[in-house]
Order: sequence, then structure tokens, then C-alpha cells
Amino acid sequence: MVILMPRKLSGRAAPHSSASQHIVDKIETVAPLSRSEKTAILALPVALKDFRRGVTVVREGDHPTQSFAVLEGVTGMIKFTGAGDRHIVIFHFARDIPDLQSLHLDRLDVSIETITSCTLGFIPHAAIREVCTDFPRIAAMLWRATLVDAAVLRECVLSIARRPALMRVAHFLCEFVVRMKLAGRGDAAGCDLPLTQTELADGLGLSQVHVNRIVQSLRKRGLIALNRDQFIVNDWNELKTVGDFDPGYLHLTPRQRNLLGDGAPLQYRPLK
Amino acid sequence: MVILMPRKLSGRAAPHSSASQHIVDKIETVAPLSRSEKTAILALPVALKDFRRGVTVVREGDHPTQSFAVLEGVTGMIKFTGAGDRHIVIFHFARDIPDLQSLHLDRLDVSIETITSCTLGFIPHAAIREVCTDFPRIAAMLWRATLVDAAVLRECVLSIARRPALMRVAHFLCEFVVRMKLAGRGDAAGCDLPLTQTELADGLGLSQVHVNRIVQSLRKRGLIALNRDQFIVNDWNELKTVGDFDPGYLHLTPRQRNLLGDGAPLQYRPLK
DNA sequence: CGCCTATTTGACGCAAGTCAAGGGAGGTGG
DNA sequence: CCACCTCCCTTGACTTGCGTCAAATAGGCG
Repeated sequence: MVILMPRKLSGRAAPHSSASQHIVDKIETVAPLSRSEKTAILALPVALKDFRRGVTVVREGDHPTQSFAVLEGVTGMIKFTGAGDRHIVIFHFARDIPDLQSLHLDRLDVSIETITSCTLGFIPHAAIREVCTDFPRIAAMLWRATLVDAAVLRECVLSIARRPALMRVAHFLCEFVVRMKLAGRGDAAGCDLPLTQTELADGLGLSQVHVNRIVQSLRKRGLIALNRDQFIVNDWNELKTVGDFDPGYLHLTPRQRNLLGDGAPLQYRPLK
Repeated sequence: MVILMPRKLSGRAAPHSSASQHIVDKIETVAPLSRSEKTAILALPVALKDFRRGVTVVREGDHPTQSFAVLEGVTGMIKFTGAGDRHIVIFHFARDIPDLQSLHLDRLDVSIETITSCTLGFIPHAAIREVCTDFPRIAAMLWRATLVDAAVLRECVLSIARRPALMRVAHFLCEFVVRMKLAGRGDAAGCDLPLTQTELADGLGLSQVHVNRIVQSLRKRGLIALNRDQFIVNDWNELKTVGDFDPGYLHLTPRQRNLLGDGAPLQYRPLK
């Protein structure tokens, strides 16, 4: 039986920097910014706020006048059916801006909850609009960020519609570890996984019981080690195969690919 | 048994207008444009091209240098699993710009196929970028259009993940008829439905056989009449209820709501 | 130690998939 | 004008992946 190390990867994360610096960083993984563009972003007014786990930050039906960037933690976009079934449509990590859409859609069609305790940086829409007007390339880069989210959603639709549970879970874990690494929350061995199996199920369109069985089967095959805190990849190539995972839809930039290390995000590294 | 009328709604559609006029119309359902903004859009170079049904317009992995607007017909965003299972992620109708995302994401993560014969208007990215730079409000409106698509995807994820087949089909049909009406392809009675049951299945994450059974069950309940060409709603309220359909996620503008007629898009109108 | 939350296991049922065959409608060509 | 083909829809029989229910176990944490 694989033994997970008690230390969380979180401990090794970079210290907080301001929300606007995060946005600069995010954009610069795509294209370098000019001095004046950078200055404009760094001048954005940001209100930092901490949240505990399981809090609804904004609610479906709200008409926000600000958007927020995730500085620390994981948030989830939640939707409910009329019958009250909950589904987590997509997770967001450090440097994502989960409700950027509210900049142009005045009514929220989802709720956003904290999945872990979070630090969020709120920026008024007016300020973002102003920067976008003055610096079209910034607008384009923020637009791009929402387009990548949409691409993730498309893959998610495919996965839920057509991939059986084992493949779906494996695919989800592949995506999760890659995106966590980009958020500075993973390394060559794996990543933080601050999700209960119930939350996994809510994001996968499966029942909690079935997720449990699938996870166990992936463990038995020696592909992964996983608990409520962290996730270790024992055989990346095989996990990718089982999960039918091709990261093309993530639209990684060359810089991001470097971050992940030579195209093979995680090397085989059996635990003890 | 309900008898569908042989005449298709298509016959009544507005005649072609130029692709750029379509874009102006689309944007103006959200907010009026200034004279100079309108002029800039109308000056965009558009190459019209006709396609037969079932043609792949752009392919996953392509690096397009232009985007296209749908002037006539229906297109589908298609994804495949590694095993070759096909899924239609979202349909697009007149006035939509299915691959607008390629403006900022250089590699396509989906293919786009014609579901019916189509007239498409191709516009070089360079020209769109220029307009977006010169007129930030145009950029914002195009951005908004991609955000509405993303909202539709989110609802789609919820539907496939959590709604049982009957509800899912009903929900799909509700969305379809509303969006077709906005594209000028439906009226108080119903809309064109140029989809085989296999294509419905591909869009719903169900098998063709099961779609057939569900459609029959909706027919027997007296909610709909439907064949390969058209779709008639016999009981809109009940269909909405069965489909757990709340159009909030479509982010309809007041003008669009008017188009649909007083909030209740389709009135009860039993066939002969 | 006891409570709460998360994971695990087993038994059972059903919604939806698969396979296979038949029927209808429209198109085409001899 | 009939024969044949193709595409789509329909139906039935059978299978199965996953959900549901329920109870037991395990792991923090005050």
C-alpha cells in the first residue's frame, strides 16, 4: 500500500503577491506586456478578502459590479438543477478569475463557492473596463482567459457525455494536476487535491460511491495515490492513456509548457 | 396522431443580408452602436461561401487566420474521444460566430461541421482585431457573445451530468426552439429542426435508440410534434417544466425577449 | 474518548446502452 | 413505373454501468 506523505505541497507555495501582480503574471505567460500596460494593471484597485471553505462568494442571479481573482485556494462554479442536484461545473485556482464573465453578462448564471479556504482579490468592473478600453491587448488577454475556460468546458462536456467513469476520473485527474501545477500547487510528483470524494463526484457527474470505487481501481492498478489532501501520480503515461487525456484543449503557451517540464508534465516516480 | 405540415419554416426566413450586417444586428440586440462603429463593422471584408450538409468547415488542430459567421443554416462544434466517439458540443445558428475563439486561441480544439447546408461569411482575424482595437465597445460585444456561448456550455454540462434522459431531451428542445427563434427560424408554433435523431443523440450524450424512445414519450404526452425537419411545441409550459428549463443562462437582452414575445416564447397551439 | 466528517463495502435495482431486425420515405436509374 | 438503394425511424430482447440505500470503518480534533 502506498503511503502518502503528510506534508502538503501547499507549504511550498510562493508567498502572496498582490492580485494585480497575479494578473500580470497570468497575462505574461501568453505574451509580454509593455511597461505602460503593466503599470495600468498594477494600478488596479484590489480589495483582498479571505474566505473559509464552503462559502458562497457570489450567487446565481446576482448582478456583480466587480470580479475577483483567486490568489490562494480553490473555488468551484456551482449549478443546481430544479430538483436541487448540485454540480461543480469547473474549478478555479490561483491566478484564475472565475467570474470575469460578469464583466459583460450582468446576471450570474452560476454560483461560485470556495472549495478550500481562499484569498480573493476583488476589482471593480469599472476599473477593468477602463484598462480594457485604454489597452486593447489587455482586453484581448482577459478575453483569451475566458476562452480557455470555455475550451475546458467543452472538454468537460465531451468527458461527461461520452467517457465511462474510469476514463472520466482519470481524465479529470490529469487535467487537475496540470492546472494545479500551473497555479504553483503541484510538482513532479503530483499536486494538492483539496477535494473530498463527494466533491469529485459533484464535478464528474458521478455518485460519490462510484467515484470511490473508481479511485480504488486506479490505485490498485498502481497509477495513482490519492487522499483528501493530495494526489500523487505514479504512472503519468498510463494515467493519460486510461484518461484519454490530450492537453491540447488547455491551450498551453510555450511558457506554461516549460513550467510543466518538457511536455511530460509528470515523470514516473513510484512512492517508497 | 399529430400531422406535421410539410412546409418548412425555412421558406419564410428573411433573405440573405451581408455577414457584417448580421454582426451589426447581433450586437444591436445588446446595445445600440454609434454611426462610426457601425461603419467600421460594415466595412469588414467578408468572403461568402456555401457549404453542403455534413462538411467539416474547420478541423481540430487547425490554426485559422479567419473566423466565420453563420448567415444561413446550422453548424455544430464536434469533438471526438480517442475511441472515436463523436459528440456535438453546441449548435450554432444564423448570426452566431462559431469559431470566434480562434481570434485569441491559435489552435482549434474542436472541429466545426455543417449540420445543414450553410452560407458562411469568413472574416480575416486581422480585420476583426483592428476593429476591436479601434472600437473597444465592439470588442466587448464580441467578447460577450463568446461568454454567452460559455454559459450555454455550462448549462449543457449540468444537463448531461445531472438530468435524466427525458428531462435532458426536453431541456434541449426548449433551448433549441428559443435559439432558433432568435435566429429567425421559428415562430409561435415551433421551429425548424434539421436534425436526425442520431444528431440529437450526438448532442445529448445519449444513444440514438434511447433518444427515439424519449421523443416518442414526449409525443405521447402531447407536449411536442417533431420530425426530421421541424419541431412543434404543443405545450410550452409543460415542456419547460419537464425539461427543467429556465432561460436565465441564455442571457437574453430585453430586445431578444421582445422577439420571443412577452416572456412566454411559445403559446399553446395544438395542431389540427 | 466521543463526535463529526470522510471513506469503504455490499446488496440490489434500474436507466440507458447494445445488438439486431424490420419498416417507411425519398431518390435514382434501368 | 417499378426495383432497388440509402437513410432514417421504430421496436424488441437482452445486458450493464452506475445509482441508491444502508451500514460499517477510519481519521482528525476538541
